[in-house]
Amino acid sequence: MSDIARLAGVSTATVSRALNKSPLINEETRTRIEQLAKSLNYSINVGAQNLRLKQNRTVAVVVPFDSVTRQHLSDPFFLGILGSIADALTDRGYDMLLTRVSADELDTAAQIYDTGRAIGVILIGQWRHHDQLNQMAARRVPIVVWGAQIPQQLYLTVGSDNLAGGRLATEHLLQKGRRRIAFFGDVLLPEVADRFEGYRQALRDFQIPFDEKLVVPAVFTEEGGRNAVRTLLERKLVFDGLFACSDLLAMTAINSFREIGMTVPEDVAVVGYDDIELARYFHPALTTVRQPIAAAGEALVAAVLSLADARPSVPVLLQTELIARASS
Amino acid sequence: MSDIARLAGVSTATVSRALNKSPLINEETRTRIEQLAKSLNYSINVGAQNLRLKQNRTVAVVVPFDSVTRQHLSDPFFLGILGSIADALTDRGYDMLLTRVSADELDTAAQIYDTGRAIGVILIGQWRHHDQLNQMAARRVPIVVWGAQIPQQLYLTVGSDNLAGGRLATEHLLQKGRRRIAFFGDVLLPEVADRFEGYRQALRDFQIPFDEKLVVPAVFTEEGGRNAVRTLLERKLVFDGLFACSDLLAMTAINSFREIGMTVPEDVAVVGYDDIELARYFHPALTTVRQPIAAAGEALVAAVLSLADARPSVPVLLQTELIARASS
DNA sequence: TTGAAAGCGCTAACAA
DNA sequence: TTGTTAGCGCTTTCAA
Repeated sequence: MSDIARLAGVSTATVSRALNKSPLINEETRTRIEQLAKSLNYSINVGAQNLRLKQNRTVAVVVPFDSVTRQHLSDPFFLGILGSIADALTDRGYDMLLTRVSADELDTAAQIYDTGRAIGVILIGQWRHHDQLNQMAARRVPIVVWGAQIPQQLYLTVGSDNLAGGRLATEHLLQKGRRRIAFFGDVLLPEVADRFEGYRQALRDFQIPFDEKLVVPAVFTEEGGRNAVRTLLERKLVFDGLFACSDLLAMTAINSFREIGMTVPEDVAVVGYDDIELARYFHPALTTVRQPIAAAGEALVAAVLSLADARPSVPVLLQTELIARASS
Repeated sequence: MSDIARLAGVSTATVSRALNKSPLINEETRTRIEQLAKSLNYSINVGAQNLRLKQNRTVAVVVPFDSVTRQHLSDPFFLGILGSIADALTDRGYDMLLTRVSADELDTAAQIYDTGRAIGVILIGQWRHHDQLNQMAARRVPIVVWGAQIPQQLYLTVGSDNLAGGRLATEHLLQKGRRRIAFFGDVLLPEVADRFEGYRQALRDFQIPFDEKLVVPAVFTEEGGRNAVRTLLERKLVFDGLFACSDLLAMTAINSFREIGMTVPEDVAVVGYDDIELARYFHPALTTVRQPIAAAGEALVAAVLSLADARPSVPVLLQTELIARASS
């Protein structure tokens, strides 16, 4: 900036004002300075500007990954949310700082805020970090979590209505005449717990007895569906429907069914969850519960900016929607 | 920092040294200061530190999107690369600034560098921005592009060996006895052009005549495969193989084939490109050319850091690999 | 309409 | 082993 000032024969104060389009500056002076800046590829240093202005237009997005498997930026649903957050932030003129942290050093997220690199944090992947998240919130770190609301929760969540989603999926199968509906998912995860509750409610409404043998814990990894199918088959039960708590789970399950000669939807009607891009391309096209990805990004960003502004905010529950396709 | 200094009864210089673990500082003083900092949730302000140190550990990742469709953070392959870049940067202690920009205002990427927000830029999606990219490189913006090498290219690229990839895919189909192999892809894109060249080379090696009617331009969108199949059928040609330039394209094509009663691989053997996560879960499981995603992130990051350091760098070509599955 | 000067939060040369 | 001081690149008050 001082280079420009010297070349333009003015002070740095004038250059600063000119480049910030201050009305104080003479029209002619301003264009001269602007051209000079352009020809030198000069742009105001944002770091210094932020320091002086005590402002910051950066939001951190933190994706915890399991320290063992390292996976989980591979989950298409999470990646989709990431894209929608990026869009929402870009629209509002904010930068997005993307960080992957090991699940067991989650307070890296707080660090990003403490060190002033971001004015707030969006965390994707609630998993079982409830306590750590509460601690951060108690420390007044502006943090918004994609996930489910839990009792005694101090942090702000934005999530889809998992209870309703679970009901939708199960009711759909029941309406298709299925009566023995298996459930695949890890009920220890808050979001899955809600979907499970929806599943039970739907059964109750239809007066179908709940059979806990039909509930198979399944992780959201590549082999989750395959293993869950094996477990289910080992139990030698009758079943004619499956509600899998993620599309990936549903897809691997369907492939496993096919391998042993069970057809979908004839022998087993399957409903997934998420409505990832590939659900539609799968064969048979997957019936699933759509989580509203674009709205999710918007809501997360709105929430974190509001927290950063110390404005009060309430948890957000987004609508889910059943997308009926060939698998059921 | 001055608060801590006051509470600890020392100067800010001492606090600074203590928190930076300077050996000059008395052990006892340091622990006292560290505890004080911890109890106040204080961390050094990175912005101010960077300003003073004239350093910066942030790399920008820019994903251009088509200004009309807005899509393309939905492409699973790109999203995978994003994850691998995030990992590579995290491993080296760098932050990642993620930005989506409209394809027609690509010099936003240069702005990020000019304003000092990042020391370099990784751009995912070469598309047809050759000239704009050259301009940036000429301006000495440290930029690395995921894509293909093109003659008269001033910017640095990291990409997979698309020529070899195209050959692998085509040779595989030829070895399976296919002789009339269709090609789906937009040859105006540099990467696709190389794959197409590989396709032609393989045909030549097997002394199979090239028939340009088998080449169908197809965009990498949802409907790309479907439209390409329609076009191909309208030409009323005989064909028994298909090399589609992305897995998504291959999958939508296969679904279209199925709708009109053509079976895969019996009637048409299909090979895709990318080996996205879902290629394996698709039915029939998709034969495809794997691009090495983890290596891609590593190479991109190494390249951009090297450019930022003003070290000379050469373009990188990563190995591709044929993954044979049921679709062929 | 412009400039001088102070200060954002930090670090490091120099002095003690 | 610690403190004083200047300055990183910028903005803005106050004065001219």
